Amino acid sequence: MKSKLTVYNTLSRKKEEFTPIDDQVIGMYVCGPTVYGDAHLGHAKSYVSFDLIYRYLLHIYPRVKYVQNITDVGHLTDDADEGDDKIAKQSRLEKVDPMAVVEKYMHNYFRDMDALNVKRADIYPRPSGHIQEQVESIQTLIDKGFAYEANGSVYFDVSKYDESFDYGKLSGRTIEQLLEGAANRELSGQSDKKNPFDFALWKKAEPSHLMQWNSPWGKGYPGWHIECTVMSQKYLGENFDIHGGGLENAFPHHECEIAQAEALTSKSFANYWLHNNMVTINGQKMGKSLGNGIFCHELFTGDNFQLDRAYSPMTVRFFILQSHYRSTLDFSNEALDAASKGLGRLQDAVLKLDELVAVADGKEEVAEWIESLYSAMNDDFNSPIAIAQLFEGAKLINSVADGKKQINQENLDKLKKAFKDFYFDILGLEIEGKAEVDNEVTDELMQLIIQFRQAAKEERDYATADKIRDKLKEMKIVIKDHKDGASWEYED
RNA sequence: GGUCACGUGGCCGAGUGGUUAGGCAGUGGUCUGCAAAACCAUCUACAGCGGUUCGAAUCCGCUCGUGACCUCCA
Repeated sequence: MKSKLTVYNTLSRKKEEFTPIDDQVIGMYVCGPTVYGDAHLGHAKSYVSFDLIYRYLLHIYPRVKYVQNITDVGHLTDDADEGDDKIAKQSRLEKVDPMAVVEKYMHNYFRDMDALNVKRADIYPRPSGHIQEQVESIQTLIDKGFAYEANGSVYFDVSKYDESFDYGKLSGRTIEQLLEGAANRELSGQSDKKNPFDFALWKKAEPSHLMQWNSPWGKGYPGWHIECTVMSQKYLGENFDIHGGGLENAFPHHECEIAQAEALTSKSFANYWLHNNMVTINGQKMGKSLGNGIFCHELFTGDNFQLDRAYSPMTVRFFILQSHYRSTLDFSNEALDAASKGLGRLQDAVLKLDELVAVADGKEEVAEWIESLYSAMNDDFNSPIAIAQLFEGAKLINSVADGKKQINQENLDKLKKAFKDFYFDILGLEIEGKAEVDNEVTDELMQLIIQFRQAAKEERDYATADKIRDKLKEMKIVIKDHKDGASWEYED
């Protein structure tokens, strides 16, 4: 590998060479879901993107310590819901305990991510299990003068922090701008705060609030930024390599995380901030209010009014990886169909790879092509380019299979290794669906039927041969004739 | 109102100061008893208007359009 890994760092707004703190173990923290509902297409894009990043780092470095939070203390819903927390709201709807809501949707989250072949993180810390740590950190912030208590709640003093640090450096904002912005908007419930841009570290709980804990400031629950600061530092140290999350969280969530962390330790927090972009549906943003959300499990079953059919998890994964993680991705049935067909072609080539035969004087070289795969991934994890290169590799495989090109053993081994590395390990794609034989007996039976049909064909009994083909077609089984023999697969 | 992205061919989606991205669809061809599949080849582009430049889709400005965020909503 000649080129070096560069990543787009939101902090500097440009691509930077990635230099780890310790090249033996990379630390990465990614903001996980709040588990009050099923994972949707947006979650899929986000966590497949970071899975790609995780997998590539694993390929380059000996070890990657990957931490992703699962938020299980409510936090608030939007203004219209008036201070109700999301999990509490869902628990009333489903008439179960808040923690039962958490359990249910956390399991669904893992179910869907597993289907998408998203590798599990090393640690999935939950804020409800880190109340003690959060309370301690908040107390430290108060002791250091960066936070103040007001009426049972604790707020972070942004202007105090900004005196010695730089609030807004991640999102490119200044306090002046924030004040201006605030002046133009109607804000409620600001009375306890010294400044409108201060944010909550600890929130006093009303008696009706379902999730609350004891603290030095009375019963309450942690603010929605402190969990990430506390849990990332607990498992990765005060200063670590990568912090990731959705672009929409850069401000205020990640900005506040940085403020809390720097105020606590006086050290810089994460070195590289990576943000993934969002999903649009037929050019429109996906949102609850628009009613155009699509859950992962709906994609897999086709059970959504916007879906023409079901799309396999690998198709969805491939679709996501065909665009860059920092670009928005537009969903449509047409685009998913295109991804499905493209992936099928790539899969066929991968399957063909095992059957290739090397010849001693084969002239095809693959070193340069492999280098192009690394250059693509080293350029801020550019999976669309890597995939385009894999299609070039597929062309080579097909040409060799057709006898139009020759390859020697050394290059064939390199070709196989590259597909194992990039197709399977880094892009995390698997052979699935139509190319997969799910049952040995079925396959043996099919081989028998194919033999009978071949025999009929040899005797020019095309009526019988076609009848077999048509009947199988009715059973959603497709016969594919080849030069020598035939193969079969389930209809997509 | 403020901050920041983006606008590429029928569709999705990379990239870039002068050279083919790639996939899907389309078209032509090879193969086939026929069909399908597969394989090979190939067409259509850079929102609009100005400016910088020998040369811009790529840099700058403006216009139009889309989107994210603006503190207690991952």
